[in-house]
Amino acid sequence: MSDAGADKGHPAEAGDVFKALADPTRRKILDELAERDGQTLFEICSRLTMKHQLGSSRQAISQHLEVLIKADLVASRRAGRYKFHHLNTEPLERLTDRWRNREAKES
Amino acid sequence: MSDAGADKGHPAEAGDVFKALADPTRRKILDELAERDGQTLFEICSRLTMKHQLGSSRQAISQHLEVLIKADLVASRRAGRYKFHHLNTEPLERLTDRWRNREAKES
DNA sequence: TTGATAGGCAAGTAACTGCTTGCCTATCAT
DNA sequence: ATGATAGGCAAGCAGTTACTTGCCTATCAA
Repeated sequence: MSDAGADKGHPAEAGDVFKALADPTRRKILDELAERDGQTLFEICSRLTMKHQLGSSRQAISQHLEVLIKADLVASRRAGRYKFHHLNTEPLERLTDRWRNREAKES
Repeated sequence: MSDAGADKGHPAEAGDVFKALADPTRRKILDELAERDGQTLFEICSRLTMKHQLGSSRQAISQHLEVLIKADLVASRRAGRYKFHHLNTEPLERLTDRWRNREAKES
């Protein structure tokens, strides 16, 4: 229960998670963090450019990370001038169960 | 042309599924079909308006259904002047496993 | 301190998305 | 055939989104 970066005012609705996952670049960022957790913004940038030929600028990735953090899929942690990003798969757990279990809950 | 709306040229990538799920109205349509499968366009329209106060027009819902069909989340079947829509949960099965199992595959 | 590195903020832009509007086709009942 | 019902097609519009550009702050090494 010592969650880092999870609650920042709103409790990260399910809609935020779906919208965050809707972008291919954001999905690649999650892939990158799944492969190597705890990367900084610059690390993610350069590795994404290397491996996926994704010419995304630093600011673009930064904005994508904001969306992922708001969706509670990424938690960030400051350490000096570095800011490390960690993947949080908890919002993915029962994300699609509402249609598979035939039980709707929220929007 | 006896196909049930599943394959129409492209094989429904994972990105299409995420983008389809990103819209709250489309998620409610899936909720509606999960509760009562095989509804027509007009049925979905009226029931969505009744239960969710969703003032969505017929054309709006029709376009949402197109997106869901392209994502292979909904299959449609013609019968006379009616067109019934069926929920297909198969694309949801291992949708988020790529981050939970630490194994990336496609965009 | 100075310079380099890591990152943040905000305005502007181009493309996309959800929805409307208007008109059209197809099927069925009478 | 005629009208009513079920649905399709396409152009246009407004709000959103992804990205860029430019400048700013903070931390660390020399």
